[in-house]
Amino acid sequence: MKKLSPVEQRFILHWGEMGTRWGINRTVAQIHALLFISPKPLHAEDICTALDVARSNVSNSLKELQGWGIVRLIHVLDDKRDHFESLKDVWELFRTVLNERKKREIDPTLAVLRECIAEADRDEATSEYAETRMRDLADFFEVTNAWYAQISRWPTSAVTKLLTLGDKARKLIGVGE
Amino acid sequence: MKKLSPVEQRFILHWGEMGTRWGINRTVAQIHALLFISPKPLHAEDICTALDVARSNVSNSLKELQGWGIVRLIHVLDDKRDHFESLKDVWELFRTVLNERKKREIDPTLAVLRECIAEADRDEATSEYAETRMRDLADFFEVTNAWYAQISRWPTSAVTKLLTLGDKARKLIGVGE
DNA sequence: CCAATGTTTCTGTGAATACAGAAATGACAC
DNA sequence: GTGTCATTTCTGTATTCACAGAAACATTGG
Repeated sequence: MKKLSPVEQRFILHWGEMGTRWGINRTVAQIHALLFISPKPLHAEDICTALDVARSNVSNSLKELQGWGIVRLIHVLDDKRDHFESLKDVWELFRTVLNERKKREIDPTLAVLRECIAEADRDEATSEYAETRMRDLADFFEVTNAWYAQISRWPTSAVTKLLTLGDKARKLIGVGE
Repeated sequence: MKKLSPVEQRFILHWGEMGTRWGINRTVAQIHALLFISPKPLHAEDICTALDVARSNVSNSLKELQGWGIVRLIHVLDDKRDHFESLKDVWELFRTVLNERKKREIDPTLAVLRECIAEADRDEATSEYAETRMRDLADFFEVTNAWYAQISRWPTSAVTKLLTLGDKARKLIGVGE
């Protein structure tokens, strides 16, 4: 495992920074970035030296990444240490992260909203107005969820095709300006 | 300004919790939630008592929310205090936040990626492989950006229509399974 | 069963962030 | 001007989060 080039370092640092902005631990994101650009699976020690973080930190972060489903454990011949590699397909990568965030955050939010709405319907204390706003929110999540449920089953090629359609899509579905 | 009902409290607390998961300050998100379900604009003092946070905290958080473009300052007759209200249209709300996050996070990331790729092309130290991975990432952001640039100009009705199309969209654009 | 190596869990410390309260500033009204 | 009320900026503290290093725990080979 050779030393990281300045460009590689920059990329990894930036990716870590982005992680923090989206609620992902900096080191976790950095490790992911490192694995993502690494041509071959790395073991924990490699990661320690490359990023200069503690062994324990690497261990926990790798577990987290596996929990997200974007890094997996690999065994390499003649080496009993665990090696790790990242998902390499970018579309697959984001799809996986989206799925996971939906499961962890959107779905529970929708559940809470539904409970709040039901409860607000019964009680006196909650204003009609607030209830309506919550209903709007729930509707929003329901529509986007349903859409996402479809899209996430499409092959990547279909998704990119839809996305590159751009404004033609509007004409296809027949919605005016 | 009457006291918050348990349901309203629950909603606000959950919204704050969600905020933190996405890198948004808890109090900021809570204030937004409060304004979102409030039938009328509130002034800072209202918010202090409703959420039991310090005046200064409210002031800073409101500035943040205005920076995001999802809360705006309102003047109410016969009251010289500043009042605030949230964007109420959910689609508009998320569109605004997405726009802002794109500007703050995606665009700079793309810029960094481009620089990294250009630099990697020149230098010896960065592996061909890493460069390709970064190129993949940049391509991904470019495609999604272009798509988003289109969509964000559509009227809400067109967006919801596209989203509710579900699997029919795939047939329309003619992509097989 | 023991040694060697790798992995995880635990614990204390340090850094970043969030926040309250005070002080300072600004805006009217009189 | 001067007093009153609203708002912002400043400062210190507390809470949370991230992390290193140590200790405990596996696993495998001999």
